[in-house]
Amino acid sequence: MTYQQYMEFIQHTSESIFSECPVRKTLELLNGKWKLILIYELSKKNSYRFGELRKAIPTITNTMLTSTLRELEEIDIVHREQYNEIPPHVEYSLTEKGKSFFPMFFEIAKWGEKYL
Amino acid sequence: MTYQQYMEFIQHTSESIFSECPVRKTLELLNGKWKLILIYELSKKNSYRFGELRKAIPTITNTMLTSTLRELEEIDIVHREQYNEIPPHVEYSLTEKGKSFFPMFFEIAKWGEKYL
DNA sequence: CAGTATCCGTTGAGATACTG
DNA sequence: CAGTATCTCAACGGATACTG
Repeated sequence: MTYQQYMEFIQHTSESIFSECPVRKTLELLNGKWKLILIYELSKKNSYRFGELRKAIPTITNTMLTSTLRELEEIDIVHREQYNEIPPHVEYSLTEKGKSFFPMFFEIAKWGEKYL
Repeated sequence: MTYQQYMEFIQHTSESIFSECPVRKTLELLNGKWKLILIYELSKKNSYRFGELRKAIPTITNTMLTSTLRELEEIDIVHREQYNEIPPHVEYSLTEKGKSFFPMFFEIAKWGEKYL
């Protein structure tokens, strides 16, 4: 995307009042320390178990992993599938809405590879 | 970008250990409630004055605007230009590194327009 | 296994008042 | 105009104990 193209885009989104701006609203939705990190991790595989996520993101605590998963479930970004076996078995995966963040992660990766 | 293309990309970035992953590192760099919102606002114009940013983002406080601007200056995303006049005059703008977030905002906007 | 409950300490953020 | 200083409150972190 060129600078010129971005300027045309931003002129368009700027017309919506600030609180109705899709960028602003999306950023607010994803506000919180772990949301994007978790969505990104979930994008790597079809499904994850709770303990698997803990290992994949070693710095998150039990409590924060649970509450972040619940919040993402609430807004239909994460799907929780429970299998009533003994021992219990739960699978977390991204919904279609969640998978729609893929292009954004791709752009973030390009930025990171260039500047970090 | 297709699903297949994302899967190839993610397989590549997953090879780097978690803490070295460019996506993860970028997300950590941008961690904080106001960083992305501020960078996005700064993307709309060539430069902003302090008071102008306050008006543009009415929900941010004086304190958080100052400290977020300082943090973004530190990592070379925001440039601060001070004019020693009376009354004081300061201009904030994005560096090239800051402007490199444009494609990401474009993807975020597309997501928001589709799902919000 | 996949959590919840509790408590407590630390850090991030908000509100208000004030200043070079 | 462009901020600081200070105080308070909410979010997050870390440990431990416990359960369907």
